[in-house]
Amino acid sequence: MHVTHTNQSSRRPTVAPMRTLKAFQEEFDLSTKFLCARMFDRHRETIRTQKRHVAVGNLVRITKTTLALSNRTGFHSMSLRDLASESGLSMGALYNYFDSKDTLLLMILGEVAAAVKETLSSPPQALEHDPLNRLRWLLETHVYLTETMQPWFVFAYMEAKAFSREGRELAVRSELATEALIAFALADGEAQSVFVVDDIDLTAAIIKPLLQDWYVKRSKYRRRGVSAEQYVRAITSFVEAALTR
Amino acid sequence: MHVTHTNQSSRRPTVAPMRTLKAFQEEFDLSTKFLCARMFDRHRETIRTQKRHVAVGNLVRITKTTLALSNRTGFHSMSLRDLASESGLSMGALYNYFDSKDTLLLMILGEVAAAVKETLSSPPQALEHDPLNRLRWLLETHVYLTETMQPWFVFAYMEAKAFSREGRELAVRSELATEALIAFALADGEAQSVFVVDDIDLTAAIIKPLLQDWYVKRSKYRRRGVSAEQYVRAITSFVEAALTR
DNA sequence: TATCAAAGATCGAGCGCTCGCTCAGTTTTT
DNA sequence: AAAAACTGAGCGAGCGCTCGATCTTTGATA
Repeated sequence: MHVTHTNQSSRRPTVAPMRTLKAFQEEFDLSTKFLCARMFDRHRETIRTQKRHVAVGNLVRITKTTLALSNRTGFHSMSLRDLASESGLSMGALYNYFDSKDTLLLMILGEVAAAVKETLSSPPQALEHDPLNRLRWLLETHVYLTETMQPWFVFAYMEAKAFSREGRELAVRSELATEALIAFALADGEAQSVFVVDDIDLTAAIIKPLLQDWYVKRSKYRRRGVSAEQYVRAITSFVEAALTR
Repeated sequence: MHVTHTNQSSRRPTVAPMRTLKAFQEEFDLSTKFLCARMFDRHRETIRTQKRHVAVGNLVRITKTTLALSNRTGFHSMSLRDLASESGLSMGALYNYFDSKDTLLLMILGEVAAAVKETLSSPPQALEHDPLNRLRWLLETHVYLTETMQPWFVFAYMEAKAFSREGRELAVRSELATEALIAFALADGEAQSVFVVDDIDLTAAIIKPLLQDWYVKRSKYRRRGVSAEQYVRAITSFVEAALTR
């Protein structure tokens, strides 16, 4: 199952063992419940419900339903009546958890941005001076992160621009941060003569869409039976072939 | 201005001269006026206004305003009152050109799909047995096409999924057609030992987002001062490096 | 352990508003 | 003057959001 079909050892000076999706998910708790618990902590002042377990349970239902309905036809065309009936809560109950529809959007966006920041900004110490394997780690971790939180990421990707300045800035900042991490690995690799890169920022910019395609076009890859691990291998070898000449 | 900074001649068996964006735009008329004229011809039965020049002029105003407003906050949150006042037409006049807001969406989507089909499905005869240059031609032409019709493509990309089955299918079909053209060039190149490709469909699938990023994230590249020609060179050398080993 | 009032949480009809869309009346073109 | 094209107030529907009424949970007391 984990056997790579292509022999790429010739282009891989040091091969770090590839993590599986499962291993990633055991390292980082990104369950809806956990994310909604953090959401509760972050929004105590707007959430009227006080008992933690009650609030978290309902936030899970609200979030799951919002992501499901929004990813079908967009956040804007999801009515709060739909959200109420699908989630099993009443209109009034919903407003115990947010003070406006926009706030609900920002709550979800905020957790996505936080998850990105937390997950990607702590690469293993051992990779500090190993740009090739740090790049691999970045690509792999990003794919696994977005695989685990797929509906969240699609939501953030599709809805961010349509809303308040605050929401847009949050999304842009988060995107640029990821690109900066890639660019840093490229620059590092260039300095160490591991990579050959013309324009570091431009190259980082075109690696980004390879990461985004995994969650934006998830159904395309599902239809073709491509697993997260396979996708990681595909883009990793694609990117490395382009960088090592 | 057109000088490439990297010396890549060693990886390019036959170098076809790169077209400029301007040359492309002289070859294909993709002006809003021309596209709206075709839109008029295709929708004579729903458009009540009969005089061609009057109709085309108003379709241009409607389309331009729709694309501008939709790309700001989404088609769904653009009200027809906004569209009326911004385009200078009245509510009633708008309904001389479409019978519902969804029809307006489909009219625009239809022109995008038609432009893709027409532009990409006629590569120069000379490239028929030259997969490397045909791939280059595909990448270049796609970037130039989407550069010329940028707001149209962003619209199609962002709005298609949120609407009727008809609209979604149109978008999916158009996407798959493009991917098939890429895959065909890859398969051809593999057969001729010009490319080394593991999984043709998967590789074609991950080349696609490189093309889409140009118009979806246009502002990012504008901010960085990347021209269409530069972007073509960047993704072309990136892709070729990954395919030729 | 059973009781019950206070506190916590939920309910959903109703408010004001904006939406997509229409059509009788008016203006412009032929 | 007939035909073509445009106008915009008005319709019903559905929206986000509110709030008094109601149900549920809690914990001090007997």
